[in-house]
Amino acid sequence: MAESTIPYRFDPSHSIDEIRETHSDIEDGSETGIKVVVAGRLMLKRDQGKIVFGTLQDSTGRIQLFAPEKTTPNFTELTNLHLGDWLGVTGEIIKTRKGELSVKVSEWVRLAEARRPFPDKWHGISDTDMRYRQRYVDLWVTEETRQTFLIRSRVISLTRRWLEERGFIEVETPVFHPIPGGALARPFTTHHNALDVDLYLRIAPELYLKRLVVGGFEKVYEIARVFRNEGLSTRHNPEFTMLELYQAYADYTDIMEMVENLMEYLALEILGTTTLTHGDRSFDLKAPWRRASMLELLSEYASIEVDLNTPRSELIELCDQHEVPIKDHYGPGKIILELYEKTVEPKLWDPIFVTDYPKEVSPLSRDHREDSGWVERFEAIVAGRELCNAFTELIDPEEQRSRFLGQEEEKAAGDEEAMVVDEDYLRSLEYGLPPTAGIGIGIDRLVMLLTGDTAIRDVILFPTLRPEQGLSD
RNA sequence: GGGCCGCUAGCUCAUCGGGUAGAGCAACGGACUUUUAAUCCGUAGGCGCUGGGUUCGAGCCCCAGGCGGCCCA
Repeated sequence: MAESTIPYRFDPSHSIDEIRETHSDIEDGSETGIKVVVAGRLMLKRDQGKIVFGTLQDSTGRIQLFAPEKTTPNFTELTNLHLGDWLGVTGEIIKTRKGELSVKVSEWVRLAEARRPFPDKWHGISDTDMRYRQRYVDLWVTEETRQTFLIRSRVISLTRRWLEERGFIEVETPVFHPIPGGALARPFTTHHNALDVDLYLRIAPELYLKRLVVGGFEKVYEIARVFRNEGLSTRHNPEFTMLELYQAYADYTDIMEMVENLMEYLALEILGTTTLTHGDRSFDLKAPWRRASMLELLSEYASIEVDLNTPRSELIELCDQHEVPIKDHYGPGKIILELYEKTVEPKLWDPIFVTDYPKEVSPLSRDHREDSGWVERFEAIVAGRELCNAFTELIDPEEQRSRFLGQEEEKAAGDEEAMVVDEDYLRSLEYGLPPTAGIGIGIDRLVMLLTGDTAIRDVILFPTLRPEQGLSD
């Protein structure tokens, strides 16, 4: 069929789910006299000789096409359509004798030809690599894929609505950073020709968002694509999406409340329940969530009783016991964090806020108001996975400078993920950042939590893959 | 980076003690006036991921590489 026979536009009168909603209850074998215009892809075809049945799918669902030879124009051509062809169909809403709601074709036109054969109509695509590379096919043949990305879309729009209702404004900050900052990660580098400067793709929007709080935006957020130059795994994609938000006059306890309320809201809106099941284990997102400090959890889950004053030899002994590798330049804070990550984090399941991190590993967090050497920071762990990272923000420019300098020492010691001094950020703090708390939530992991997917690639439409070879044909 | 697994027709998968490959779906031709993964008959379709090696003979055994998956660091 030549391209010239394909119309330049088409006007469906109804989506398929609209037809189902309004006419599902008609009698078997009845005709309504109501004509509709629908469009979609032909997914199945049952050629009966004098009658052809088809299954048309649009973005909302599937409906049967009913096409008797006597009443169907261009019947032979209809018979010859390929699975995967796009069609525009005009017809009456009927129900067959067997009770299948259908559109009885009175006019039809092909809107696109599927020149490549569609995957097996029953088994679909099993090769995950092909599903990621050819997502345009996967979305048609794998219903769970479609659902996952509809959920992802709802997560983002509902989150925006929820934040806007609470007075947050959405902003856009640079993706190109002259100095990478706001997280511990290796950046991607690029080059701007006209300015002749190297730039980094952002690893976090954090420092720009806090500049905006200095600028008087008291509640800001950004849904930010960030880029980290690290390996690929079930939990890591080099580009991913973070929700970061900052609230003036708040501390980290306010943020904990916000997280548990937002998560409860999203679960109820999207899934209709706060009780989720992953594999054979379930958990409840209903607020409030448990809060416990890292040291309490070390004691509770691993019977490890330590603090920052524990003799180094004792800490090293514990690391040996639990097979935690450490390096010479690690201070007690870093060692305690490593112990926690090895012995406690894998055991956590129900939603919990793990609070109070060592200052040594938290260069942007404010000192704990009661415990010296610690900061007011938390991570939420749900279903055994880290969901977010948040803290009461460090607002003192002098203290921030010394933390940056500490990071530069780490970098000099060989830690490629360590931070560098950001003079402009320090200058902004010198103009005055009020008490502020902020958070970064991994949207991809959040979606995984709600869908039960175990691979980050399943919640990213086009995950990073090695470029395909030999695609010239 | 390490370990294990996979790669055979457009898709989903078989075959095997090493003797140069088969089914279903899709495609093509035919039958069929209510099918539901329609069914039935027929046709065509393969550089068995790539490159080496062993062998009279390799999809199968060996080596190297590629791509992917899972687990671990």
